Amino acid sequence: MATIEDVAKAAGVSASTVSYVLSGKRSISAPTRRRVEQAIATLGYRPHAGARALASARTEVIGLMIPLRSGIDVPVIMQFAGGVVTRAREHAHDVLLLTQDDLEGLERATNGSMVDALVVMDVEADDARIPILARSRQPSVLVGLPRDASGLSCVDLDFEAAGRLAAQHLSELGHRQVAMIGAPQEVVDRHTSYVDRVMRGFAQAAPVHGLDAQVVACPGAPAEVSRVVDELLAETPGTSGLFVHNERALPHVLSRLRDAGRAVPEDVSVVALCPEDVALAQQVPMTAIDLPASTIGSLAVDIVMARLEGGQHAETRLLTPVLTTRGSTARR
Amino acid sequence: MATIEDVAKAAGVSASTVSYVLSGKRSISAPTRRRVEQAIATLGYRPHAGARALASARTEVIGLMIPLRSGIDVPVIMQFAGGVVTRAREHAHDVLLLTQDDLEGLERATNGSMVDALVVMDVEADDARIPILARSRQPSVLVGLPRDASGLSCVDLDFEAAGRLAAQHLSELGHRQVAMIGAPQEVVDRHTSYVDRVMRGFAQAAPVHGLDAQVVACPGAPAEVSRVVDELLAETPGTSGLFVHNERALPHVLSRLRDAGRAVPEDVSVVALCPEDVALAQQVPMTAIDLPASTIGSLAVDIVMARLEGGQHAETRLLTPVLTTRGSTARR
DNA sequence: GATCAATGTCGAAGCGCTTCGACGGTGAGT
DNA sequence: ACTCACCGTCGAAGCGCTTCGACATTGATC
Repeated sequence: MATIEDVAKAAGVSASTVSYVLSGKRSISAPTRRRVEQAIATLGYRPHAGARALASARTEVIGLMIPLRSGIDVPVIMQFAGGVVTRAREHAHDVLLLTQDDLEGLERATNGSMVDALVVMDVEADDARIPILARSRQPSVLVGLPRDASGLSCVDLDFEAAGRLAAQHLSELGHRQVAMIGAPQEVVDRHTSYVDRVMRGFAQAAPVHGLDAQVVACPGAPAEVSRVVDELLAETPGTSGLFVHNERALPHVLSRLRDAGRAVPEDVSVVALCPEDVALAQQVPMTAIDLPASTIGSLAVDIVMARLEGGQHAETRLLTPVLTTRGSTARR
Repeated sequence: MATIEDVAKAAGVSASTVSYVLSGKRSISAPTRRRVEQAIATLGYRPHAGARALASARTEVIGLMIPLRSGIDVPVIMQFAGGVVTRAREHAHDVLLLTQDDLEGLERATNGSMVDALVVMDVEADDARIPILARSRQPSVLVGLPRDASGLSCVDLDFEAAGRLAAQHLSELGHRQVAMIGAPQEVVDRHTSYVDRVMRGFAQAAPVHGLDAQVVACPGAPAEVSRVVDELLAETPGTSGLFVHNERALPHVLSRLRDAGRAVPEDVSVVALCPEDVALAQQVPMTAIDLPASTIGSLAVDIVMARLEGGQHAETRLLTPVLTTRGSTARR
């Protein structure tokens, strides 16, 4: 494997000159630069990442903590990760993958200087990782909103506003009896921040818009979804508007409604909160509030990079939700 | 940040002794070990990953190349990644995430000594990454089967056998007119190895089992799926057995059949090739050949680690497919 | 023609760790 | 009692890179 010394020799310069050509931190005359670049190309030289990290205290790697337990909103996470990786590359950084609850991994990555910065997904209200992040030298950005966000950078969709928006939309279409079908109970209990926030937004906005609303948790398995829908229709048969924030359950909710003889959108209007492609992949193209996972991922990287480079201070960015009307909602 | 020197000072030993305590490469007396461990704990010391990589030529990181373009079999990929990360941790390694077609990233990771080994997903018949991998010092394992696998380690489900198994199962149930609904045309054209292999297995086994079989590609969007199913039923109305190897299309295939008045499994038997949880998440619990993504991921890591540690030679491992009968197939 | 600033390059130090060879001390073998 | 091995520990070298200060050159300025 060629080293910087080899390149220097081949180009007839010193190692430091090669380094400066690479980093651009000092001016180099055009002919010298050309010779060095030539040598790099012919030798196929790549700087040794470890040596670079050791000397410069920069790894050019960012850490990404992702929930890898499958089943939970998988497409969202995938899109998010895609956004992070793509944008990280644009900032000339690679991505180290950590799993969500691996506190030890978080310590290792930060204290062990494996990463320059961290993007942390799926933050809970009182997240155990927050103290570790606060203690670390590296900037980090949370996706989600912990109870106490002071001093931390956060990005997310404004889920509370999304909940309100759904309520408002159903109200404007003339619905009065509505329900929200939310995440599985276990996720609710975990107080994952976005889950809480959607429910709060919806529940608080509903009465303001003259809606009679209820909120139910819902598992992802088809049989369970059917049960939840059945119970809902039995208890409040007048329900004409549904707000579904549960990717896995969504197709089964639609199936069940159809089996129960309730046409969408003629009998029941359904608003979803999910990525656009999921909304379009249903039996009926869904009126939905977009969950721009990839955008949030990119943004998270931008924010953390700004802090890394500019010493920017912490900020919280909440994206305004946008509702797109498609075929699953109609005037009452 | 505490260094090994700080630990050594605190424990009253030399730095090399601390290093040997950490690595276990030389024997250390119990009292010394205890003092060192104590010092490590109180100082919260973590070795600097870059320094370690530089001195030892080992990074304790493996690279994982994953297709991040969303939409394509997302749950499978997620489960696979989960298997890789989990098992990598058990081997005391972290995971660097690379995107599928990032050849430049592959060069960087290997030549730049960012990783000790590589796991490469979704291999195509003539994959552009293979020459790069061959040239690199690091061992690698491919998930999939390239045209020429000599000298390479590969793991995968035996997709060809899976195709045969599906044909056999439908035949044994007495079906004669069957069809396979496969991946989207674009994926087929890419010659992603597993796609080719399933189709080949099914197409070759069908006549052997006295089946009249056809194979159609199928997009993931609901409307398109309906079109494909409609065409199929129109052209060969006698079709009573279906083999679906397309996660995204699967729910829509089932919906369409139902809408067309064909009950599953009474009128049409459907065998799927997908992860178990996907099979269970359908309207009808599916008779399916399990796609053990997580297991394959673990196995990939095991193989690559064995080569790293033992200097083991390359091997190809194909997992035998297992078909589980559930509610979606029945005797004709 | 002497002075000064700017420009381009170099040498050396040092980042934090691993590892090799060396060395003193201890217990066994004779 | 003396040698020999072995065990536990240390010191030093070196991994490949960045970066700082220093040193020539060069051209502009008076």
